[in-house]
Amino acid sequence: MSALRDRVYETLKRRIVEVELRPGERLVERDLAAELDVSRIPLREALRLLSAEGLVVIVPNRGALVSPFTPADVRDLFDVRESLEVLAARLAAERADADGLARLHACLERARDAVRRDDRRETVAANAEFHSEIVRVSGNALLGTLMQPLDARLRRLFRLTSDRDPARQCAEHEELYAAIAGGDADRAAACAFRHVADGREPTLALAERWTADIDPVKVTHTRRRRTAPQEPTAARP
Amino acid sequence: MSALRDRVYETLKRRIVEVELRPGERLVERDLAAELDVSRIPLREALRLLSAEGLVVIVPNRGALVSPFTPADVRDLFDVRESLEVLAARLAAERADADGLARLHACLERARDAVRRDDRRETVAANAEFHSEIVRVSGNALLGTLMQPLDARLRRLFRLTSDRDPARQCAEHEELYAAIAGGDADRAAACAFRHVADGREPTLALAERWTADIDPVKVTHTRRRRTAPQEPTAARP
DNA sequence: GCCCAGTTAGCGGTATACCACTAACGTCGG
DNA sequence: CCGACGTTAGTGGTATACCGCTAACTGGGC
Repeated sequence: MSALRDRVYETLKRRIVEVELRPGERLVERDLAAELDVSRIPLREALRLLSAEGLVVIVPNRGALVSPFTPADVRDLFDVRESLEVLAARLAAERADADGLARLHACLERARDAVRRDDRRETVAANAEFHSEIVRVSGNALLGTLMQPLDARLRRLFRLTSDRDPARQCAEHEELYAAIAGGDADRAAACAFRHVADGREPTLALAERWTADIDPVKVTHTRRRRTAPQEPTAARP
Repeated sequence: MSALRDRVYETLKRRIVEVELRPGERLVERDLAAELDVSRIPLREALRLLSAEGLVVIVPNRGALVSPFTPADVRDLFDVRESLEVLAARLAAERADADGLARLHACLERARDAVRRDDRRETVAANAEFHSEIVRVSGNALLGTLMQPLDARLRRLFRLTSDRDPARQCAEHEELYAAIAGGDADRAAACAFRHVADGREPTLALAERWTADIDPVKVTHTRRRRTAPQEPTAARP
């Protein structure tokens, strides 16, 4: 039902977020198209989408590569999240209705349950869902479209660094939920800020380590360097 | 030098921002491609870019149309700008170097000069440039990529409503500049917030008027309603 | 007249093929 | 042995052509 472009987009996005494709890795249209068994057109469109989302860098007339992730990028991401997550929390506190609160609460239950079962994957998923739900409850569609690319970056970042203690996150989420449910916008904003800010330093510290200097212009040549000069099939007499 | 896609993108963006193409207007690939004298491929890519920027809505299997602009959209836009412009101002105050301050100051001079000459177009351009410059000075690249779509929306909005008094804007910009130059992040943030917030009500009030209910799914049919049934070339006997 | 199913035009989605640009490779002169 | 320059493989950019989905038309039955 869904178009090829969307399949390709989802596939590549997953691979990038889960760091199956490493930052700086080159994305050659013909190769990927052949591998995913589609033509170049839908593949190109998927690359453009990923580029708009910031997961891929496209150098004009040169090609595409998986976005690098420098410490500066990490810092920028946290700067922006400290603004937008706070806005989302504030709006959610002001506008949440019974239905929205119920959905938020469901996320908390789900996470708490996952923690009890020690299911890390499910915990992370539930916590991520909680954040998305806050944005939805905020009732600001634009905020949603802005947060989507940030979420993708963040998930990738946590794949590269490993997340903070999920149990502690749950506790912070409960606190934030209480503020939203109580309609206390200032308190919700403060909670959201601390929640984001607390993750900053540990993540940044880890980022300093794995970052490699990648220059998109240098990575994307128009022609590959000669591949290993043909393995010698037979010894020369 | 630049690719066709970019030409098409710029052209359509200008037409949408300047409301030469009205909100809700349908964008048929073949027609536009013929008009701009390119094939559908670069045209499609341009539409995707505009869609990522929020100026165009693409309905799967149906086609594209110029994004509508409801009062809710206006509200959302101001919510987000109140967050991000504040962040930009705060970071700029913390990080501005002599060079950045000089560029900011140049924008102010340019605007002041334009006001004196009563050159409205130039005033608006200089004021817009001032805002972009703050983002650049903030040193947060991510913030720049997030603000770009917002700028486009905002310019379009002011085309639909007509801007506030440019002279007053200049005064507010001078105040903001002083705070940034003094390295006073809190004061810069407060200035930026008021600067955005003051524009909210008047703009929203105007928006209530011109907004028409547009349902993207209804607008994009796969087939046009029969065009006027062939002008009668001759009277029937 | 009204409603329903088959038909068909319109238009987005995709594949294929060609063109244009870039930089690695080979070659020639110093 | 080394640097400048033409050559060419490799890759992104674009055009053309076809496919398939959707909904407006159309004609028959009630």
